[in-house]
Amino acid sequence: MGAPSPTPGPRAAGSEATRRAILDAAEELLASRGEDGLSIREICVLAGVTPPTIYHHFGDKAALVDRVVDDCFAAFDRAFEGRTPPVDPVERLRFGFDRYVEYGATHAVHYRLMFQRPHGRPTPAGLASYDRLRRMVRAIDDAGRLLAPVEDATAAFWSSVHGVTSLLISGFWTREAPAIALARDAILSQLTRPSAKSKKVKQQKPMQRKTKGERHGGT
Amino acid sequence: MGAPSPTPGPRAAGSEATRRAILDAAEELLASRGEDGLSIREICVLAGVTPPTIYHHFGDKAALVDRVVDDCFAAFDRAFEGRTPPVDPVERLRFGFDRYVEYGATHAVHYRLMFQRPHGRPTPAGLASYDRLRRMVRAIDDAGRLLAPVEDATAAFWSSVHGVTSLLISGFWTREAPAIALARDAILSQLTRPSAKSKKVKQQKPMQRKTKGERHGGT
DNA sequence: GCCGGTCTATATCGCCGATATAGAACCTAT
DNA sequence: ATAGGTTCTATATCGGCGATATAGACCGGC
Repeated sequence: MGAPSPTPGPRAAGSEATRRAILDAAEELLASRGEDGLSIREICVLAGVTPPTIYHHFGDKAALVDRVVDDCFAAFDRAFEGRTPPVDPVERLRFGFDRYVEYGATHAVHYRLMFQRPHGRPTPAGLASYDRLRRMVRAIDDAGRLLAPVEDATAAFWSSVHGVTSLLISGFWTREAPAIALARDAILSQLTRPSAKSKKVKQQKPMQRKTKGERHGGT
Repeated sequence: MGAPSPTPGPRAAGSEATRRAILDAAEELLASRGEDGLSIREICVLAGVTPPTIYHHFGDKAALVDRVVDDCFAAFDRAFEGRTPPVDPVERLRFGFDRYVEYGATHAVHYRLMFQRPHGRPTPAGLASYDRLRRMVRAIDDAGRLLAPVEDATAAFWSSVHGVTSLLISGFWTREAPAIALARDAILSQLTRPSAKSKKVKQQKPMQRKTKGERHGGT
């Protein structure tokens, strides 16, 4: 496997197109029918291939899903780009929290596949994502504003944002639930100290009340 | 359906025994083979019945799993009893956090079934459990020590303990990871204010730094 | 002794993931 | 160009799954 032919040629190109068609069909089925609706046979119909083709290219269904998850992580990463994050490292982490939750809320099926796999072997793409989070936390540490070891703080932060996102996906919360900001600011104020410059606001009410109108949604 | 016979009689007793045998077999299979290993046919072999019997008693597999989940919630509740919780309402909540995480860590498969169901319709038993949590939070509010509305605080607290437990189950953490206490104390110190009596310790460093040498574990 | 309701078994359906087998398309070397 | 090896794809099938149609066994009440 993977013997790199000197020239891929039209044959390999067609093969790659088949591979792509299978992945696209899988992602479409995943979005439209959910995880349970993702069957090899339906993928075959949608992609215009037969089962052995899928097994030849991906090995088994789990490996195919792994590739789909890779694509999901690419889209996940994209949710953090294309917007200018705050410069302040703590605010950047808060920004990351919101982007993370936003992705989970708008891609529930994908999120479950990425972070709630029953046989939780972390994908390389997942580890890369976690590493990006660790770097954001380390930037806070570099600024002398982290109150816990980087590893512990990273893990605790992730557990917080994952907990929020999980409950959001389960339909227990709405996206504007005050508990979200509550949980987010709890972990942030526990892990970090305010910057020296922003002393003027000093110890503003520990909970973030700045946003204007998130006050109408009851339970 | 549901016409209550005047006297259940020995027949109904045998039926109830069959029902119990099916549930016991399902729980044993669940514990030994995991969620995926839980098949109607295997349950039949273990319980000594045939598939139509299961469908007669439970309707379909999802309903059977619902009954199993009910039993899990009973065991879950038991994890909070039999031990004398602290009297201080905040400390009682901290105690509940630890019991919750402990149950999740020692019953990973069951926890996933209870709280990570893909088709997340909350079981009545699950709602009852959440209500118990809400009462613990309300007790803090009654003591005048809650810093957020009861509903929001309850939800935020649950998201925190659920996030920790999920990551613990996924094998990402060990049970002694400092991040657990970090996340726990973060949400507690954000949601509550210290009691008037314990003023002597006042505003101890927001983060818990007491542990001595947790600085050797790099990446 | 028969009868209506409750409970269980036999046999089967359609779908699933996976694969053994074989053939088609392509590249390389002669 | 052509023979040989490699890569890719299709036909047909296996065993297992959830679910059910059908029918028989058991029991209480008339």
